[in-house]
Formats: sequence, C-alpha cells, structure tokens
Amino acid sequence: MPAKLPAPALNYLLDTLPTRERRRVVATCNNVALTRGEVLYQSMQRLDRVYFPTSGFVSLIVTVDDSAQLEVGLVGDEGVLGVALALGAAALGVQAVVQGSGRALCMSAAAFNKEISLGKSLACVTRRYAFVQLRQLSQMVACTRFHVVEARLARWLLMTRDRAHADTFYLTHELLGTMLGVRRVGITNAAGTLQKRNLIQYSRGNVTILDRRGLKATSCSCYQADRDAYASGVQ
Amino acid sequence: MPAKLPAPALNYLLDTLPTRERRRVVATCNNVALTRGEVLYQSMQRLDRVYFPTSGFVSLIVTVDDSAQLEVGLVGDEGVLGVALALGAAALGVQAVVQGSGRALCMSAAAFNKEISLGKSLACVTRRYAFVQLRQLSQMVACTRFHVVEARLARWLLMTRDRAHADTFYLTHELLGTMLGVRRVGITNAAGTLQKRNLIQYSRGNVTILDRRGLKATSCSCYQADRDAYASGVQ
DNA sequence: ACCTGTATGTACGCTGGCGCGCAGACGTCG
DNA sequence: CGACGTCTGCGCGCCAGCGTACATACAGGT
Repeated sequence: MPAKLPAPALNYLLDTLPTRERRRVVATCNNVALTRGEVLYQSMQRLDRVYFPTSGFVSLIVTVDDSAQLEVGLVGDEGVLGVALALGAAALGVQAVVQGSGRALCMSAAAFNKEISLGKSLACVTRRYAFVQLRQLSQMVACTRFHVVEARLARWLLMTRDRAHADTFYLTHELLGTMLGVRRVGITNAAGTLQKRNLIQYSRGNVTILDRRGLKATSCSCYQADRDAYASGVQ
Repeated sequence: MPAKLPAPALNYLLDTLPTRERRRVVATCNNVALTRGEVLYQSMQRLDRVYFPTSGFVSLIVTVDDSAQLEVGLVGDEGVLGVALALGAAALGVQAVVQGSGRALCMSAAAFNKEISLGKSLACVTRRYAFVQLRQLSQMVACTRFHVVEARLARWLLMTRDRAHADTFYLTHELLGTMLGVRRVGITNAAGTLQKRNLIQYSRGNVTILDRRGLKATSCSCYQADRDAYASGVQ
C-alpha cells in the first residue's frame, strides 16, 4: 500500500508476481463479484477457494461465547483471503464477510495448492502476507486493549478508505460497532465527535472522510504501524 | 499438547519430524539455556536464530505508545520462536522474553533457511505452527476485549502450566499484570479471589495450581479454543 | 401523503478497570 | 538481628464503556 500510487491493476499481491507467473495464475482464476453482506467463509468451513480482491473489502470476524463479535482483519486489493492454505491449514477459523462490494479473482484450493507447491513467487508472496497478518494481529490485540473507541474508529475509517480507494463508503454505526466490538451507541458518540470536528460527515450509513490528516492525528498509532508492517512485509 | 502424554523428548514440533530429518536438524542446533528475564529478540531486531524450547516458556510481548505492554503469545516446548523466517520475513515485530527458565535447541537463521528451502517436514511443521499462532492471535483479540481479568488470569495460568509441565512456577502479580495488560492490583484482586476459592495458592511469586478443573471452569473458553487450534493445526 | 423500517441521537444507572498512594508481610543479606 | 527490597493487600475517586430504553429523522414503497 504505497502512499500515493494509483490503485493496482488487479490485486497488489498479484501485481508483484513476475509477468509469466501472474498470467498463469490469473488464467486459473474466475473473476467474481463480492456483494456487501456476502459470507465468503464460515468460521470452521474447509477452505475450498482463495480470493484475491481487486476492489471492495472484506472483514475477518471472530465470534466468542456464541454472541460477542469482533473484527480481527480487513482485507482488500492489498491482500488475499485464504492464506491458511499456503501454511498447510485447511480451515480459516474466522468468518469472512464482505463489507464493501467489489470484485475478486477467485482460485480453487486445488489450483492454488498446485501453484504453491511449485514454490515460486506466489508461495513466497502469500506467506509474506500471512506474516504481515501476524504482525497486524499482534498490534490489534494491544490496540483493542489500550485505545479508546474514538481513536480506534478513526483508525478503522482510514483503513477502510485505503481499501475502498474512495473517501465515501457505506457503513452504519451498527456495523461499525460489530467491527470494533462495542455497542452501536459507542460508535454514535465517537462518530458524532469526529463529525463535530469536521473530520468526517455521515448520514444514514454513508460515511465521507473530510479531513484525512486530522483523522490520522486522532487515530491511534496502530494505523501507521499496520501500514509499516505491510510495507516491510510485502516489499 | 495432547492431554496426558509425558513431556516430549525434546520439542514437540521436532518430535513430529521423520527420524532422519530430526537427527539432521538437531545436529545443527546448539543446546542453550533460557534464563528467566532474558530477552531472546528485541522487537525490530533482525532474526538471526530460531529457538525450539525443550523446557521453560517464553512470552511474546508487544509495546504500544512506548509504554503499554501486553503479551500476545506464549511459547514452550510445543512451539518454536522465529516462525517469521519460515514465512520469508526478517524481523519478528514483537519482543520475546523468557518467563520460565529452561533450555532450547537453537539454530542459526542460515541453517534454518537452508533446511526450510528443502521443503521437507520442518518447513511444513513450522508453517502449520505459524498458522496456529494466527488462530490463537485472533482468539486473543476477542478474549482481551470481552473477558474479565479473572477469567483471563485463569486461562493464562492454565496455559503456563501446560508449558511448564508443572503445577508450580514463579510469577509475580506485577509480571502477570504486564502479561494481561492490566494493573498489578487487578491481578492481586483476581488472584485473591481464585485463592479464596482454593483454585490456586501463591506466595511471593510462587504460584501453585491446586484445582486444575476448577480453574478451567473459571477461565474463558479461549483456553480450550487455543488448545483446539493447536491440535487441529499440528496434527 | 402515509406508513414502515432503518439509522441516528440521547439519557441513566451500573461496573470493571485505572491511577495513585500507602501499609503490611515476607526474605535475604550484611 | 536489623535493615532494606520485593511482593502483596487495600482504599479512594475517576472514567470509559455497558445495557437498556426511548425519541427522533430520514428513505422508499404503495
């Protein structure tokens, strides 16, 4: 996710592959639609396919005690869904839900495994991305523990902006509450503050980021830490 | 971490390797001491070696805002320190601190990379373990967010017991506070409650688990979830 | 124009954990 | 034996976020 480059042609990870390999990989993919609300994987489902989003963004959500939910990862065209396969695991352990509609290149697990077993760039890139997720998760644990809702919300909006490649996207307070693991009211208050400060503007689920810099100043350091982790992990 | 097997001969991950490969790997290792308080890796340090603990246990700790600390992983003879290398990353991103003295088989990064590049069992096992850590981290995010200190403490004591292979170990409230990211007083209160209920007994840092079952009932479901993740990830 | 569903705003008491400060209890070592 | 350092216990006011409930506002369909 370099600072000011245009959106990658398809998917940032695929873009880093050598041309020949990228062609070969893309040829085995189906270009599919990702529709907001769609569940790509259930928590314990066997992974039968891998997604390289080219637009839109997908939340990874854990459920504990059969009710409490919380987002533990956000994947867009900078990442891939299904890294578990590249690590030799069969199931993901978390639910993947489309939060912002878009499209993805979808590859069957069989094709992916075959390609991975060649040990070429795709295997390498995917594993490096898996490690980025490890670092981001470590950060997330601390963030969730120590940072207040307002800062976490600001961070989340910035992360989403980066993946949506737009300053406006659809997200209700209710959904944001689930993402951050807080009550809807907690979001309403925090978002209200951000709006009063002219950092964002929203109405019935349509959020617009007005002042990216100001929002970043309000967010916790974890936003930058995440970007750094990505930058250092995926060249 | 099977329920009632004796401690593995050396390290559980190494034990799963085919004999020939295990011999070869072990031959390249140094048997080193892990001393409580020792820092195995600094957060951004380049990984120059990998540890397979054979006893003792090591905490992975993140620091945010230059002060707040929190444990995001606990590794004993069921795991390995330095999985990042198997994913193609150079630095860990978290600090590794020995919490319980013991020993480990230590391998140079060069030897480890060479062995990994052969693509044999070690590569496979290490990557599967990396995925287990991914799952455990996801769980940790939710646990840290939703569960009260008492349950998290109970969970932590059980996790430590499994790695120490003993019901008694040394851990002050202060240290436990850092592990769980709470004040020392928070631990004192929670531990006091557990002691009153005859689940544990402690004095000046020496903690003894008296009633493992009772403790498990008090702990959150995350303890079992972690074990399940390990069991399903490392055969 | 009305009705219904969804989205947002506000209020109120509660609780878990915080920051701080201090007091006792135990060990160790000079 | 005494002094000091470490570990544990407790009290106080404070605050972020919780659970719940209710009120408003806007959008789209009939």
